[in-house]
Amino acid sequence: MDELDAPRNGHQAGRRDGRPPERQPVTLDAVARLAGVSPATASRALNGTARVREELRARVRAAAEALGYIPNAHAQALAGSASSTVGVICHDVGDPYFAAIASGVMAAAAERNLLVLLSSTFREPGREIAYLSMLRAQRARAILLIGSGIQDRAWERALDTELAPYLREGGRVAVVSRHRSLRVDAVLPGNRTGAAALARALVGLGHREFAVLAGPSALTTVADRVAGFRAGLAEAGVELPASRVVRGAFTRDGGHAAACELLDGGGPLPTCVFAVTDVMAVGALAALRERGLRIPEDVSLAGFDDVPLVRELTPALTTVALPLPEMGRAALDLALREPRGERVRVERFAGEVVVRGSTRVVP
Amino acid sequence: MDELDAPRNGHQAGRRDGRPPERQPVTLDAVARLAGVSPATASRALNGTARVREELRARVRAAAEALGYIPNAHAQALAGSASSTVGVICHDVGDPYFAAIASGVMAAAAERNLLVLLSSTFREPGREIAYLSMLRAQRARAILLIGSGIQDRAWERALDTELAPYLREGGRVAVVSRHRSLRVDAVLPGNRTGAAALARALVGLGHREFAVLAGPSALTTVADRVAGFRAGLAEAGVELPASRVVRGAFTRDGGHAAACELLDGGGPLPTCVFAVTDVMAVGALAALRERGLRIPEDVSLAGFDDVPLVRELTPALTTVALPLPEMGRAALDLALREPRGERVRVERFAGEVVVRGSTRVVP
DNA sequence: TCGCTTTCAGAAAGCGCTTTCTGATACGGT
DNA sequence: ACCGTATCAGAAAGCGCTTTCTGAAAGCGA
Repeated sequence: MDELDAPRNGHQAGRRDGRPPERQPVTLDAVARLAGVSPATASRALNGTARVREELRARVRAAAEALGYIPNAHAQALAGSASSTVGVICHDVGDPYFAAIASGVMAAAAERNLLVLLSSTFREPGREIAYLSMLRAQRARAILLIGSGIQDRAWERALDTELAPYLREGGRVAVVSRHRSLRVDAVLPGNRTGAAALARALVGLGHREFAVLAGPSALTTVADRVAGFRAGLAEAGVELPASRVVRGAFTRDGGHAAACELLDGGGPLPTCVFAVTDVMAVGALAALRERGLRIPEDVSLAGFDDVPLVRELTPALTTVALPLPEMGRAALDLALREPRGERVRVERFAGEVVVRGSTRVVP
Repeated sequence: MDELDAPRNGHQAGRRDGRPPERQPVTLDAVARLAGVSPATASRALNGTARVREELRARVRAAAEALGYIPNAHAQALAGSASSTVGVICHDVGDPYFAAIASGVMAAAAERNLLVLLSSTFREPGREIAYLSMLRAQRARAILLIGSGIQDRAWERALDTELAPYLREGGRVAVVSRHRSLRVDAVLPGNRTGAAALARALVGLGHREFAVLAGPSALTTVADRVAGFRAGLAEAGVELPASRVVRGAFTRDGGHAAACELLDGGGPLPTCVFAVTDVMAVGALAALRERGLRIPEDVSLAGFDDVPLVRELTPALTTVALPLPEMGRAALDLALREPRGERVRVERFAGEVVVRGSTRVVP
């Protein structure tokens, strides 16, 4: 006999791959059997769905404990009880803006014992649609769209054809930031008013010559902030020519590139530069410094969002503070709250202007 | 007739809540019926599981398209095909360190068409266990533990009792950072060697008097970085007394508090402070400045991780750069790769010392 | 032409739960 | 003692898929 060649793993013949044998997960049936009750009773005892004699309930509980029973969420979802996951779609969790909002969503989800299916689109619109479809397949109880909508007919239509059936099937949707075409609950940061207030504050500091580092014009967030900023300046009789609005990607490097373009444009140097997001402002800060400009002595810089690290910069960044985690939390609350009637609900979060060292007073 | 009182919503009687009627989702049966085939054939046609006559396949595809069919992931998972979700547990997505790693995981997951169930424990060990259990219930294909293990018997045991059954049932697990007790695949940042290299670099700059701002001592990451730093100093004959290691929470504010404690401790001011993470270093930077100390003229400061924004600080932070997104990606790869044999696999990522402006040369 | 294999579609079993329906038992009122 | 009514446990029917099993039809050589 070549007993010696036999797999080590005595009790499971034929295993040659050296992997440990896979055990089947414990099912409700096993628990019921051990407790000496029917699966129906076991289910009721564990979930408290209906009255079960105290003695049986204890026996079931004990059996579940002893076997290390964990219910199969897929079976539960399939059998009709609502799924316990919510979907969150954002552009990039690596970006501090989204990370902060996501963090708030996670906290709120944890309180409700919900699991979060998070997805990053990496700013590819196609991926957003694909994720939506996957979240529908998962029967996510709610879907949160974090980040501004794109003002583009084709994209809006594609989004709607995914979302409409989901809503009809009882799904809940909420967005953070404005989506032009979506009739769903929304958490709206005060982009316009915040930018306008910032403009007023900067004018108050004595600035008259501005430039704006903007993101892609199709993003509602960009459109609103630029419009608000321009409106705020207009109030004070200051004009912002279109030539002073430079576009770049919605990232640190985008801000850097936009700032370079501004400086290379050859126009007169503004006394103050407004980057529509803090992340872009960080890139701009680097670019301005690389050109030998001192902040704020040679040029002032302001951002928007107040993401965690910008107050630590030297000089600290003047910006419009948004309560990012609270906004994430609010979005989940909104999506999960029972809708009353047809009306969409909107929750607004005002931005607060925080003047720090990156903007100087112009004499 | 009180026709006028009737609900607006003509085609679905009895609705008084003003909500639109909920439609049932389209099922595979509906698709099959429309295509004039059996559900079995429809399934095979859609999934390409087996050969189906081309004409039928086309008919099924068309029917699915026409009805907007989306398979029910729960039913699919239940019927035996592997689930398409992976679980990721980290301490806090709002922290740039975890956000960067998570970002890499998301990218890798997207390539494989997997959905990521992300959870933040907010540093409560109990929640980690609870999440693990929820991820098991979801039959996640793999579970990634991001962040260092806690050296605590009770916690380690609790973790193991969740993980062991999961592994036995065929689940895959990988960790980022060292876990003392876990025999699973791991992505290991070069904490010891990186910290040692940093120590050598700082000594090379002329520093001899050091202090360390450390996190909770139970975290393996903290233990390894402190040990490595100390070892690196020892090589150069520099000693780091225990009294010069100050503990704080693993956050920005923890770094701030630790720095304050150091300054209030009354000992001589070190020429260089090493915070075991960049996030803590940021807090320390603020604290040192509040006390009127200039960086690096009065005291040098170094961190670890090279999270996105610290290179933008003024002065930019000297640190040990870790390829965070790549580490996240590697963790997912590791967990998903078919295991060969019993051995756990370990992927190491060396840290690279990046000397920037926050550390000066001591004459 | 017959009997064999091969190809492909349908029937049906089941994945692990929840929930409705049914039935047994105990209780109270008359 | 009897009947109506609660109360609680079990039987069984799904939830929407995948997959095995079964069977019909077609193709081929003898």
